Amino acid sequence: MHAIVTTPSTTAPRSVESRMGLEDLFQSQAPEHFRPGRTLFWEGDPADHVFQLVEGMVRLYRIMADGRRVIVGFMFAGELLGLSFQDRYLYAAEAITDVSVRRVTTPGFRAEVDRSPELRPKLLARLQDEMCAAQDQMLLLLHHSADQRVAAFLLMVGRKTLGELSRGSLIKLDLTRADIADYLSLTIETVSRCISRLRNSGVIALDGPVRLTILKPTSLKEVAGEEEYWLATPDMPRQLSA
Amino acid sequence: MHAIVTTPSTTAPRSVESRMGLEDLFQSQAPEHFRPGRTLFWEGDPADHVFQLVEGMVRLYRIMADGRRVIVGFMFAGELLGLSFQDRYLYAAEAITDVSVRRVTTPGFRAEVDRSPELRPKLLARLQDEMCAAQDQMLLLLHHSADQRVAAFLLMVGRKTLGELSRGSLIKLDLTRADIADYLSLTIETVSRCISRLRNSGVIALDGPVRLTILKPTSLKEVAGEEEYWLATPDMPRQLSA
DNA sequence: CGCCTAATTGAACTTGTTCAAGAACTGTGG
DNA sequence: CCACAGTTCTTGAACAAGTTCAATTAGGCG
Repeated sequence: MHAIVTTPSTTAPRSVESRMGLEDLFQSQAPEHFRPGRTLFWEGDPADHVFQLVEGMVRLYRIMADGRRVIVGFMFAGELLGLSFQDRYLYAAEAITDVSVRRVTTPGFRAEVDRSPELRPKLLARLQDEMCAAQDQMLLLLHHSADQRVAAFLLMVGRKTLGELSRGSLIKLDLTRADIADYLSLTIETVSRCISRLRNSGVIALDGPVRLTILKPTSLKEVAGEEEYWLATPDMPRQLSA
Repeated sequence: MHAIVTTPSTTAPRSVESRMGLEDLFQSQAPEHFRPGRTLFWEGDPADHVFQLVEGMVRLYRIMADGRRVIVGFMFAGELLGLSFQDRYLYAAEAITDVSVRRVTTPGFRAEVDRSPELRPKLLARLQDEMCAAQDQMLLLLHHSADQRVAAFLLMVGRKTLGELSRGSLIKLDLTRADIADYLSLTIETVSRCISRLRNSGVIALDGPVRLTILKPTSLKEVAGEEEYWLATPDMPRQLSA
């Protein structure tokens, strides 16, 4: 899931100097601030900086030839942005909430990584992870129903912001239905209907369009299709439980 | 896979021409042969080799939880396979035609690249390209009609095997409709209908399901939606009206 | 030639979209 | 604090694209 974006650096234990991570390259930079709606960079701009998102949430999008906006990913606190570009940004990045980032120049970043035998494999690994995530994202979008996508999306946002979810978890959705729709490649109407359906079946509760409470985490995961993998595991005969 | 999106994903040729390329790491290896239908590796296997496809065509696929096969890509002569894996293959690779490959071990490959300041950026660039291609692929599949996808697919296969296409180009489609369907995430019926439609409108001619001739390359590109791109990108970086 | 599989075509159906209203939320000013 | 205006969100009904099911036809190959 969450394509494009790099993995979180939750609690980077940085025990000693020898355990250096890519994140550490940003530590000396002063944080920069962006208001909701402000753009960090545009699609097609020269990719001259790599970013670490310190705080907030960012939307990554492209505009298609016919004018539609496609959100290719969201970024959450702790993630790195800009690793996978050649010389132009592939998409635009826009602050959703108040955002603070640190940035380093792309050549500087590359040089720094290239000179460190410790960091090099980490960058590779990060890119490979992104690749992997992008594929999963693609499979999710291509081979799952609207209900599955929306459920999976809610789980993803919840987990990114709260960690593992339980009954009663309150998710603050700082996104419009249009954001969700453009990410899942659905229409706002369909997203709305899917969410209503989840509410009507008692899986979630809504307090306005923004605050939503998870009432039945297990059901939500079920709708998202997270069980499939266990059911389909070869050593267990496939079962269609109600 | 190109021209779906607003910004060109392919990168400009690098100014630095170095003697050594990633391909050269395979030159000392004896070619191996696979007959049609044989598997180079399975999804989930330890990713212990990197391959160069010398000759032939390979299909890359995953099996989803519900048993459906998803073809995540095709490989053509000259391409490298296995760069973007962490420690397990993300998908299976199966020979479609007679195939010959050279292979090196993953640790060997990595060590070799890591020790060469010349090769390192090339591997990075390769991964970034794959990333771009994966995104374009995703946008193609998500935001284009069945007709567009099929047209774009025929163009892609034609170009990979013949170079740029012209009126009368004869494409040998060593694929079943199921292959195409599983790649484009359509059904075989829909693929068949799209191809019939192209035949009926005189864009292509069929001689059996395998040999197809391009009668109107321009129309085919038009159906594939390749024009959108030029219309939408008047050689300036794109500006948006929010 | 005849079999078996792949490909084509048709018709009913499903899912999500589109178009069109109405309801609810947000922020502002009185 | 409430009313109001501009959104955004929700809901309904008609519609379209692609799927599914089913039947035929065409190719490939012994």
